[in-house]
Amino acid sequence: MPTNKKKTQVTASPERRRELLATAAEVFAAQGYNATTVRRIADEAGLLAGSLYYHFDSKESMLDEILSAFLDELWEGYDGVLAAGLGPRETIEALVTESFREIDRHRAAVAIYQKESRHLAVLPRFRYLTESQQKFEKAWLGTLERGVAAGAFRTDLDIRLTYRFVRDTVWVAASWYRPGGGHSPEEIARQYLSMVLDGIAVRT
Amino acid sequence: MPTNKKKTQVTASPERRRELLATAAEVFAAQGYNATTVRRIADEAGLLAGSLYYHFDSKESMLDEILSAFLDELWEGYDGVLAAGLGPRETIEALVTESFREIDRHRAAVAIYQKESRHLAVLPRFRYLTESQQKFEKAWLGTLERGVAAGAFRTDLDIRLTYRFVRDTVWVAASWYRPGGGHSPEEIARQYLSMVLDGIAVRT
DNA sequence: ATCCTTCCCTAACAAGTGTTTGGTAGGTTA
DNA sequence: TAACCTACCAAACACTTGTTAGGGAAGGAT
Repeated sequence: MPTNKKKTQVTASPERRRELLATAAEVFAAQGYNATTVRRIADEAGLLAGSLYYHFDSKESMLDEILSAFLDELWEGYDGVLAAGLGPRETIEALVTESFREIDRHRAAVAIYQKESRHLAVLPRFRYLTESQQKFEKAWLGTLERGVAAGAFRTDLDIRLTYRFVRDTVWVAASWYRPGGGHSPEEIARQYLSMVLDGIAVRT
Repeated sequence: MPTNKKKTQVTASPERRRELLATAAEVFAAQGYNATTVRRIADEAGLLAGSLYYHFDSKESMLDEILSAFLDELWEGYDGVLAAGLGPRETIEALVTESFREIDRHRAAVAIYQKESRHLAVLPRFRYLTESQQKFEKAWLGTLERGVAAGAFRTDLDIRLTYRFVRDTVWVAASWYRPGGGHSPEEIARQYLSMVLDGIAVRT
């Protein structure tokens, strides 16, 4: 007998799981995790509440799977950028662009992450959220420091304030972004970068 | 008999109400509104759950009072700024500074607003959230447009994107800001404005 | 034809939810 | 002293929550 941690849905089809996770993510993002009842998800998916437990062993598991799938993909992209050996400014540009692509692909997951990660991080099951956030900070803050040292970024700013500024400006976009809404992720990234790097004021 | 809408706590003392609302706001901000039980609030305040209903007639009422008190104070400050007849750039600067002062004073309420306003706005009781948001957009977007027309702000940016950029950069600060943490609201506003207006890149 | 697997339903469970009701200790007023 | 008000407690209420157990329909494999 293999030491399989998953006790249920050993035979469930992966495609159905993804479908259900997608609708669950939408409801979580729209209503908030705690405000979302498992019956509401089932309604939206066209089955009954109990039937969800054929595919998943708890509501929390669904959330877990949504968030970790998103973070896995995110880091796949980020690691690629960080390994490319670009200069600080180009790294920031690539990270921002990659971030908007992730928002485009995982809009719901990003919104959930934004709202819930803070109080989830204390749970042992979701410790990876904290780890991811630390890795995230290391990558961004390090790049900014590198840029300051290299003369690419301003030296008169509090670097941690700058980090939070850049980080937040990018990710809150998930709260209003809707795929297929005129702007492509790359176009939004371009304009955001233009504002963050050069400011919105006219240069005098 | 005066047409008093409030059926309960007609005789409750306003100071005690404010105390209880303050602790409720803290818990709401930390755990999320729906995830917060009325027993948890009572625990934190040092009384029993049922006793809260001497002061308030529902959990929702507490939330309502927290948010509307915040918005009232916010608009008091904003209206002062908007009535001052400043130029577009100075208006933006004053609005941002005022916003950070409100974050300093109503940190918990701002955090709650950020997390919950979206799904609350559909409830009739919280319609004022939508109205406030529209008024907010009008003030900020109008000022930005005025600034573009006056040559103070760049003309090559999508104005709505710029609006969301500025708006979000300011208000998400409530998620990490802690009063008495080294930076005063005015100092944070100064640096934020410097980044938003002039960018973080070195001018070449 | 039989069995087995997949996927769902019906029906219930225990725990936790916001809220109400009746009561009461202690101070204030008459 | 008596009446009253304020602010709370104790105990329960009806309801919703996540979750489980048992069963069954459909279809492929044997």
